[in-house]
Amino acid sequence: MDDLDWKLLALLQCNGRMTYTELARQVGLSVPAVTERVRRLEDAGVIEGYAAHINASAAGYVVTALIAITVQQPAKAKFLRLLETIPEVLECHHVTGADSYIMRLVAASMADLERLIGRINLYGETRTSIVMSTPLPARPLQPPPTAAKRR
Amino acid sequence: MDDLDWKLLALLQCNGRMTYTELARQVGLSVPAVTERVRRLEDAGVIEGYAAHINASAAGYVVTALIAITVQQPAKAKFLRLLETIPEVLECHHVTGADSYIMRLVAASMADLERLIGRINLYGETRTSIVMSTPLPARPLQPPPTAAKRR
DNA sequence: GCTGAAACGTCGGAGCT
DNA sequence: AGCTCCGACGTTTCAGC
Repeated sequence: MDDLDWKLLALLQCNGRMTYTELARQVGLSVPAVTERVRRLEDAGVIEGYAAHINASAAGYVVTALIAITVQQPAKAKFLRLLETIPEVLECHHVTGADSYIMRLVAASMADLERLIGRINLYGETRTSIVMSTPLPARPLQPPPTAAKRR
Repeated sequence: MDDLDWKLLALLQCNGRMTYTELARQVGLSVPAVTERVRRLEDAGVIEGYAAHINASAAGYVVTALIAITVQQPAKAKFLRLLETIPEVLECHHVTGADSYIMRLVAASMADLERLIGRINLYGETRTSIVMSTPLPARPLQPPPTAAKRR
């Protein structure tokens, strides 16, 4: 992971569909060299994949919410199986602190949001934060301070 | 936004680098038809962009944390300007509820995390949840129930 | 929405610095 | 480890329908 790898990561985080030819031009390497580096980053698991980023409201979802929940240990497995069945739950993290899980979900209406929360908080107390705006939208990961000169 | 558009969105959310040829094969349309549909989805803002997904721990970040903070109204603008200067803060949402903002950040070490929180909670009380695992990683957005037959 | 053809990008391998 | 050259193949783009 040298500077060039981080340059490639920066470019691919901003435009995941950039061609190898264009990447090569931007970092000043040949196409085979770039292809090889990207392949290594993928194989090493640094690049987990590529995804189109969808605007939820443009896609018909009115609300995005972040929900924290406290679930008793014995119910956790069943709770996670429930989440699998709710497509509106877009991701879920197991966290330290007072909450057990924090998840991000979308809903097509307030009524739907209420219904979804109704199903979810059978498993514990929830705290719902509705996203009003996103002043800092997803930003590319940059090289960590200590790894700047690693090879 | 018909079924085919959602099929394309599903495919591109799973593999953002899928070629138009492959997309066309999977949805049973010609390549120009698919190209045109994707272009429209991009122009309409449904597809906001394409991004490589990076594994933070493989990239040298030890911790991912979700931090909620309560900031007094007059300090909000200055707080957001601070966040801009901290590359470890990957996204930040303005939310309803007891908290003002919820952000996701990474740190290269526990010491770095402590330092980052130190800078952040000059603006208000924070609640930090460290992500231990992600039982439900980012899932593709599916068509909302009501929009199923929209055109 | 579909062809078809030209331009461009990608992926091998061989040989070299 | 990187570069170039090469050829074959796949992909994109643009015209015209």
